[in-house]
Amino acid sequence: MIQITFPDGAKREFQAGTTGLAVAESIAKSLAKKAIAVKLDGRLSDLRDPIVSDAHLQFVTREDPEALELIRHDCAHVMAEAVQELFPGTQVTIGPVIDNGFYYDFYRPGQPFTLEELGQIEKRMREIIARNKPFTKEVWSRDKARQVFADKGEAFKVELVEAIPADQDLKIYYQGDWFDLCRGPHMASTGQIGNSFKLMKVAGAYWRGDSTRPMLSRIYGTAWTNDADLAAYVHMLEEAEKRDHRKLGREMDLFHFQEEGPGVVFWHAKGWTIFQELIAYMRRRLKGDYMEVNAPQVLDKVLWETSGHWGWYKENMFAVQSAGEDTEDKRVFALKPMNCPGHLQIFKHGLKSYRDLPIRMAEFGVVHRYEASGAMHGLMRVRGFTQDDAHIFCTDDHMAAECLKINELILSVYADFGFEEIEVKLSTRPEKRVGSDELWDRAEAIMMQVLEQIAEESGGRIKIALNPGEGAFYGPKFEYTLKDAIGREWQCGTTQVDFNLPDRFEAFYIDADGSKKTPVMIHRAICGSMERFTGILIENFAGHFPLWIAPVQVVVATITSDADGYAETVRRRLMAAGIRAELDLRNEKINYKVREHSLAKVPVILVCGKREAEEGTVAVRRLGSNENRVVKFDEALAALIDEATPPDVKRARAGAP
RNA sequence: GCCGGCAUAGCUCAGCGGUAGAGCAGCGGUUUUGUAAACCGAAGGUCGGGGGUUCAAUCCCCUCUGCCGGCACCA
Repeated sequence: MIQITFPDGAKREFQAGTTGLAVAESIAKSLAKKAIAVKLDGRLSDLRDPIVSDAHLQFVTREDPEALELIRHDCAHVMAEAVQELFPGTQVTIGPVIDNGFYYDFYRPGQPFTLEELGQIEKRMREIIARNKPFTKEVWSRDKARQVFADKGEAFKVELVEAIPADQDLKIYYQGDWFDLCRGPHMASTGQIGNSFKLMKVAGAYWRGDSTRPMLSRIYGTAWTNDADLAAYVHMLEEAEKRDHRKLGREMDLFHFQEEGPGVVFWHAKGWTIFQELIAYMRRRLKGDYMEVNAPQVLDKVLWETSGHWGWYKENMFAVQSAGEDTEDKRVFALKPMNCPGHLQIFKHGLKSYRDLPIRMAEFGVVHRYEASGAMHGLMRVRGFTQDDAHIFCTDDHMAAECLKINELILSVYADFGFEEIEVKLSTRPEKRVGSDELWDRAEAIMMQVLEQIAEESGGRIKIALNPGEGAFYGPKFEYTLKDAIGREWQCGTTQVDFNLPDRFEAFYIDADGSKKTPVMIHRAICGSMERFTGILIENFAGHFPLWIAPVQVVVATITSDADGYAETVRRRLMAAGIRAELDLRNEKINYKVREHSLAKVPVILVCGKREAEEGTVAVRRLGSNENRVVKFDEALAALIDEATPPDVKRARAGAP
């Protein structure tokens, strides 16, 4: 006999080898029907797993948070069965649960799934769910599994079987006649999946994520506990689509792309205003601590050979040469993909003393990287972009303090844009790397320490994590990820310690004892790509920028031409106060003007009619509100000036650090 | 780069093997208007580029380019 302890503390004896299902039945028929899995000592298990020893047992129902993963996982299996029923000869591979849903990768050479087929598959899935066959588990030997899958022509499954460590059981889950190799757990039967799912899209994906291996057809689906959750998710997707920066960029006349310049941005006046406002903000934040420099755009490729980039990243670099056929100068230059070699040249120019360190060298440099054609994505991934880049030349002893100083700046910048939820990840040595293991050991040890300190000082507000093997080829790095208004995560900032480049370029400083020492170099970016950061802000604010960033802050709109003169005065005074204001004197109804400027996401409309002109007032209408407040213009002006003041300037005026 | 899809007016989109359509925007006029679309009119296109099939191609086929959704990549 074994003893089962229930969540309420009650204990009961059962025959060893009983199952969760049997226990449920012994309590109530309805419970047995409702239960989809059990948690044994906190571990999620199948309802039909034998329970062999004393355990704490908790039944999981569809309403529990743990259920969602099971629903999605089971959904993936059902989808695979549906696909194999409908399209015999299609091989199955893997089908994991992902955020908001699941996918399954199929091998169906030369015949990708069409949208119509997606509908058929979904229909068949609902039939399979209606059949409500139980999920049952068998444990097979490696040989049997290999044999069965090989006989079925499931080559990919055979490969998976072979990849499973020898000490692990091979579990096979049946749902009726159909079965799949799977780690589990699963629910009791297909009927428990419910019908709140939807197949979303088809896409290609490499087998085992390896671009040298076959391309599979992946079908993505989403699945939820109930229809309301499904509808909410679909609604969220629609909302995300509405704030797509590519769409808003067009609608708000911020920027465009065109065929002749794949991956390079044509910034229009309004977009450029935002961009410049961001750079001006960053410049203010660097003042006092950093020196700003500017290194050349085009440099001889030997510099990139020295840095190692020509070796590692040649295929991602733009080479530049004289275009003249008869030009004698055949030198090959490179469009800079990074600023570091340039900054090293500036560092090396003239002797540096240990007293000069740390030197913090910043540049809003434009870099070009030849991104794969399929990688480009609006402003988020481009071939030419501006980095808010800096390199800190310092000693070993400075390193930890500099990393922490950067950390402070990054967090404070993010907070100014309203990003409070930050995650910092430490990426450690990749396979493809330069530098001795000793150097890596030292760098990683220091950064590990810094990481812990970051977490500590934030009082748990900053999440930390490790990204093994994801470091740059020249050193480990911190990656800063922020969360936007609709919960999406964006990796923006980075701090990378580099023991390698200064050495390669033979940079040195004169130490206190008169000897030459190689400085440590720290690469850091806060926004990362300013283009991308602008895109993130567009999506985060859905185009409704805070006043200090908005390209057009105020439109002064008249109701009748009687107010034209007054409106012009209002606009002139706004401009004189540094407010970006436009004037709308067109012969249109006020309804029309309000609608148009609201669609253009202008934060403030100051409406001037005959009455306002006579009284020296303005009717203030804020974006997103259909109220209007009539106030004295002087009052409105003072409030607008205050609101349009960037947060860092406000802090400085208040005397805050 | 790989798999799939898409490319028609400034924008959003319809259309079809037989001389290309709408709404909005823009332009001209009327309207002086009180907080999310006043009315009338004229105009606007090498149907992404190149090649092929056909009596005839925006439509079918091939190819290139770009974009979209993923994958791979992201110093």
